[in-house]
Amino acid sequence: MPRVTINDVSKSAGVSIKTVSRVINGEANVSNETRDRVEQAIKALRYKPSVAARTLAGRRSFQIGLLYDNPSVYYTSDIQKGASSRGLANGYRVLFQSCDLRSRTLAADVGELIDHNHIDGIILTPPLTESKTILKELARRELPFVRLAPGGDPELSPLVQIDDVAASIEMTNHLINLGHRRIAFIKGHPDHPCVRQRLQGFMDAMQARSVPVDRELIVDGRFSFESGIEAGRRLLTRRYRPTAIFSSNDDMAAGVLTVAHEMALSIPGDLSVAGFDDTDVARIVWPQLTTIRQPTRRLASMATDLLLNALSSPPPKPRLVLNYQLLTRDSTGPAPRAAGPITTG
Amino acid sequence: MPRVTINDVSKSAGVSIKTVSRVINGEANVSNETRDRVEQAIKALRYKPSVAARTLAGRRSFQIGLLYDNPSVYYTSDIQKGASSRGLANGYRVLFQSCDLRSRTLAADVGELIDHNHIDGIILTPPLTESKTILKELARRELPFVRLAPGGDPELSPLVQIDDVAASIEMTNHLINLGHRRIAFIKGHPDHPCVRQRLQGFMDAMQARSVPVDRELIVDGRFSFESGIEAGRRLLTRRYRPTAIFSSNDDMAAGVLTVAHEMALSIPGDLSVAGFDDTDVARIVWPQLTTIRQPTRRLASMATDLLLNALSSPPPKPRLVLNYQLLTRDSTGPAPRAAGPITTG
DNA sequence: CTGTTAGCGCATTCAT
DNA sequence: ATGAATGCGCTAACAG
Repeated sequence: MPRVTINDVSKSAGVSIKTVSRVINGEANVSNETRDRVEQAIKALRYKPSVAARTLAGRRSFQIGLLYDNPSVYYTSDIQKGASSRGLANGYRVLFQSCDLRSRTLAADVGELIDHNHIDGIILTPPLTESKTILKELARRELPFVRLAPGGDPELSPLVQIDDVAASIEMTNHLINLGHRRIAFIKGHPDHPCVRQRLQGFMDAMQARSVPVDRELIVDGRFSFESGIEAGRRLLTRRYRPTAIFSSNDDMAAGVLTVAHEMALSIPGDLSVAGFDDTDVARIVWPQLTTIRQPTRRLASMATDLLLNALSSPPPKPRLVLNYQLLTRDSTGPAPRAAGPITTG
Repeated sequence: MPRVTINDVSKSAGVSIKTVSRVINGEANVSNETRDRVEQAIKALRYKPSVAARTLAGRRSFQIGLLYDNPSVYYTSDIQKGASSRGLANGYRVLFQSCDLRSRTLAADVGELIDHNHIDGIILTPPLTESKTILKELARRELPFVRLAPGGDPELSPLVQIDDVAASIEMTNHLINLGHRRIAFIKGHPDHPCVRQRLQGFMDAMQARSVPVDRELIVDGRFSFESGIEAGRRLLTRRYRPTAIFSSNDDMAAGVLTVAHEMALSIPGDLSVAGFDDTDVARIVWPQLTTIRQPTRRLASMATDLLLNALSSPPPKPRLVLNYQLLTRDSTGPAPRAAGPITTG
């Protein structure tokens, strides 16, 4: 079965291949009548343009790359869904590439993807947003890219994020409002830029409300369930236990809850546990957890839109800040707020 | 920055582009000396062959598709990891495409992927393995494909699977050996072929051990956590509760455990719960669950190997059966068995 | 508004 | 063991 090409379509429609090309690419200067004839021929022949040929002949491949280095399958799945759907809706295929931030071959790996597939642009997700190696490689090739939840440098590229500091402040205030004063905080994997921001928000809120911070109640974590177990043990076996634990993501919060259950602590009678929603684990298995919902999927959708936008009109570097949601299961605290985008820049 | 092409390499190495092409493709008839010179030039220039050009000129695109329609992010992530790693190791990129088994546009969606990207072959995962629509489309194009855990038809394509019936028998025997006689079974989403097989194994084992099956203890499920909650409620609020519940996947088993905890049942004192490992949810959050570990990632790896194999040598349709693992947390039952492939055909 | 020509970067077929 | 010529299917830069 030979491939149906643009030539077949042009013959069938009685026009030149250039006209067919115009129709495919939605260019101007085609009469409606001609366009209709061509479109009918395309449908009748089930013609599908060859990405390979378009890539080779044109300047675009209609493919974008999405790089990630994140062990949470909830996070990466949501990212993929969000990016894929927006990409496909605009005729772009999204190539997902797992990377290793620490790998010596990182630059080569990324370069290979770009060159092999003539990638038109790249979406960086944390913690790869912070990789000097990748950023240098992208600059060298002058390849458009957007960053999802980066640590800083708003001028470097379009970016999409939530306000981690504000979210963290809100959660901390919620805990304080519940009456807690001995509040612990579990940090996340140090490679991730949000870790600083979430801690920042916690510290800011505590100070603003004049609640003393016990440095020994601020412990390390790696964002994993296991590290949450560890942190939970460390915190809950102390002579003076915290009455609330704010974990900078839900995986670790789930670990804390597991430890709490082992110790027969009642939730939230003996202990309030708050998380930050990078995943759905908590929502599914620990519905009683108070957490901040991050619109991961929407972040990825918007990142994709920004990238596709940048491919046609380079200069502006928009910054999109999406809303988070505070999900509380305890008595007080603000009601969930509606989500929606706020644009700046 | 202009692209480095095969011409640049050929000039730099002082040979024709055909010789460079031979080196890239690992063809014969190149002297070692020439090969070395070319390889050095490639490295020095950081030459990366263009997939688009190779696709257009040759008969291969070095791209394979992987179709899925499965809501479990653990499952799809594992599948992706397994397939990607084996693909990349062999110079192939794996394009992941989410499909909707029920969609009217399924055939068109699949055809579009194939034609657009000149896909060399396809991996089908359940429940898409059962889609007549897709199978017909693949046959029409004579596109090589392999199926992962299909329902039947061993002659149709290479395939990879575990022995679901045997696994289910083993688990059922384990429960019987623990002394249970009122054992419930929760079925999975009816689109999935493994659902029949797992029920089959349960029934076979019960009959073989002369344990009566109460039809009312065999209930429907959809493989989701929520459907497990539902099924759990239905089963555990009966006047004569089952003493053991065998859920055909772990998500639903987790739902059952949640209900059991709500009802203050002690596990495994009042109730034994067994699952089937499509995910890691259970392992992470419910480590006490007895379950069957399915080597999802390895299944995908092997499927990829089989497909790449089929691309070079079509005729044989191998059938790979991988081992599962019975993970027990209770007193009796067989010890975990080593994993390893068994080939047939 | 439409068509003609010339490549894009590579594999292929045939030469040598 | 190596090379020259042809074309894959399409878009770009021009013509008309």
